[in-house]
Amino acid sequence: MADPNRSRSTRPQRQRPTMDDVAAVAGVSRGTVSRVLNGGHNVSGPALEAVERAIRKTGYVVNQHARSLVTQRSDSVAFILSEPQDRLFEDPNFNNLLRGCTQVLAEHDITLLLTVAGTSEDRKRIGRWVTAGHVDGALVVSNHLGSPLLDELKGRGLPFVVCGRPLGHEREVSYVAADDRDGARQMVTYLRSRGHQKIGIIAGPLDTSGGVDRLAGYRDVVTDATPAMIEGGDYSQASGEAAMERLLRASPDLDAVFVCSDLMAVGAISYLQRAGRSVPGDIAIAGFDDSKVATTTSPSLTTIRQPFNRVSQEMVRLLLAHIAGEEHAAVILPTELIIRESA
Amino acid sequence: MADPNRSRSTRPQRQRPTMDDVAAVAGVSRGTVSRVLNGGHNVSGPALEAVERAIRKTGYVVNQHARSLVTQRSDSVAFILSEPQDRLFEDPNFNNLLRGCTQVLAEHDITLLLTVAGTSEDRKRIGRWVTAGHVDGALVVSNHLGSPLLDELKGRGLPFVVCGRPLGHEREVSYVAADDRDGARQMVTYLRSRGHQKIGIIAGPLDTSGGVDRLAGYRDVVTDATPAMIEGGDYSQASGEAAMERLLRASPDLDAVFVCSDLMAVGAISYLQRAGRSVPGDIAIAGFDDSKVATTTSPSLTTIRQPFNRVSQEMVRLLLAHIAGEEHAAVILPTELIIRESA
DNA sequence: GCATACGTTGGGAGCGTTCACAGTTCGGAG
DNA sequence: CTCCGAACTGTGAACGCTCCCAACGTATGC
Repeated sequence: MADPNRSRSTRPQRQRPTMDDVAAVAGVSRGTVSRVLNGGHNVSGPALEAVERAIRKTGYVVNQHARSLVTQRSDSVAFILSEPQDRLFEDPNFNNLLRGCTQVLAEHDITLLLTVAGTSEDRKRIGRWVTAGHVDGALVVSNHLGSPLLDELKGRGLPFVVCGRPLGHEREVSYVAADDRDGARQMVTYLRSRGHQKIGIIAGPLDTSGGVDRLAGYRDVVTDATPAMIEGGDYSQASGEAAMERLLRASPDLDAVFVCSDLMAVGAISYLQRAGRSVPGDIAIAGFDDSKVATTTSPSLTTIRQPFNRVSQEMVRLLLAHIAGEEHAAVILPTELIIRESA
Repeated sequence: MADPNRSRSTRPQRQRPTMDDVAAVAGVSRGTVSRVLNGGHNVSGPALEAVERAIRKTGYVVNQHARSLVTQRSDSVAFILSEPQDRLFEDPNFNNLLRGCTQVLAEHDITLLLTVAGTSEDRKRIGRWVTAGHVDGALVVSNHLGSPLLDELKGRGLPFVVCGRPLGHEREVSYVAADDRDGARQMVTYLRSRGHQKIGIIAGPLDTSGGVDRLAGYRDVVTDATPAMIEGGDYSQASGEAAMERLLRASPDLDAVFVCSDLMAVGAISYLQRAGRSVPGDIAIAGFDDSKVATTTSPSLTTIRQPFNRVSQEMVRLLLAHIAGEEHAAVILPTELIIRESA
């Protein structure tokens, strides 16, 4: 709710033309103008032309608030990034996702609004904003365990789709996820097949499904993993570097490490190189994501490709279905092993 | 204007409570509920309490469309990034700006909506969307020369503030800019004072004010610059690398290069190091921005600090003033030389 | 005691749309 | 020539809110 003390009306109202103005200029009724605006069905040629001319002449633009008030729709959805803002700029995955969603939504003439909910203060404001009718639905990205955002949205009855398996909410909300666990299995199995004996892991945050599931996939294969072979990071490059250092200190004899994000893998490699270990000669490094850095870094990364395009497509599809009244659903998309130089 | 053929109303309307519902539960009139919602002035203690209880009980959330329809305000502003989307994620300056603006606006209880207008298709859709009343004003970042966005906004009468000097629109629109020209002068003067004789430049895009002004500042000092001493990039790291290569081929005897963004400077340094030239031993490199990489790269960057915090503050201040009816204005903020290792 | 002022309250008007419905026109079949 | 339906058009009633005005006490000053 807005600060009511803010100056309210000093602004000189440049009166915007309304539908009635357009109707008057065109010499028709409001109803005809409305019909033209909404597709032009059942409007005669001359009337249609007159209205279009009048719109251009008056510079009329539909008042979205008035329209939404009656239609109960706003033709826009929110892309809620529930992460500290910096991550948005560091992690290329968000970029991929965002691009995909924007594109698919544009085909439906729906605008996407990006909101970054870094602090819990932000999350509260955005929860309010989102449920005030500004958007028809929401795409929620990177929801950490225990964030109250999902409950908030659910409570308000706003349709939404989560990216990644929403820990603890799997049965109640729609989500689209890559098959993280299987991806991890594929990778570790591949490392094994290349003769690596002692494979460590740098896992992601364990309050996200990606973190949990990739670790689980690793354990599926490396059934005898000891705590000394397991480290964790927050997906950032710096955290990968730090985790690699800790991991190597705990287990100096590792011959391969499965790093749960490409960015962390880059960090890990740069630590190893500084420490005088060659990759993949002394130790093999595998990433996860197949993001852009995977090809530009040296050595290029053997990694697991996440189908980001399909993820965003499915998220939008699910959200639109949801808005149209369908029940919630989950989609799991396959991941793919990409072999390059680092392992 | 939305696709009118889209299915319109299959969604089961979970009826949201209205003010009348709240009023009925609280045993007061709609007017009193409204007063409570808007600050609670001139409302008796018991009434206020009853209304607040009723709001909680019914789960009432204000309908923003109805409110905006009568107030003509939406309490949100757009942050329009008029760049290909990738840049958003690569250039840390946008991050700084975005963070600053969000923060200042939050103090005024105004939500910031990020819209990325990469393609001209996008720009059109966003122009329409923005003028349909969704936002009270816009913060426009990185406007390239010749983009029709400013004209569009101006034509619609929407208040907006541009970041950076809007080439060709200086007299008609509000903007906040750092003193790029003076910053460039400071840097090149400093390089001169350190004994560098032949100073080259890697400029930014010349359809932006930053690109033009920094080059102008360089020329103010290096009055005898030849074309062979001048190269250009698009502010990205990759373009800095490529530009450095071209520059060195054209002028192998340069002893310093003023690179117009930190990111490009990082690229330039990495090229030089690969080419076996030491920085700053063989050749000094100076950046521009004082972004985060300036301190983390090796050698750390001598650069020009842009006052991003103050820029975002001023942008918001100007925009709010604009929305309140004030005339347009321009703010130029000083830049500062930061000396580190690279020069 | 009466007029005045002030804090509080209820309700009507209106914001700019969409939508349902009723009315009009017109062409072709009976 | 009449009648019917299809194509087109105009109008009133919402949508849910804010704002204004009138009406009410109740306290204050003469």
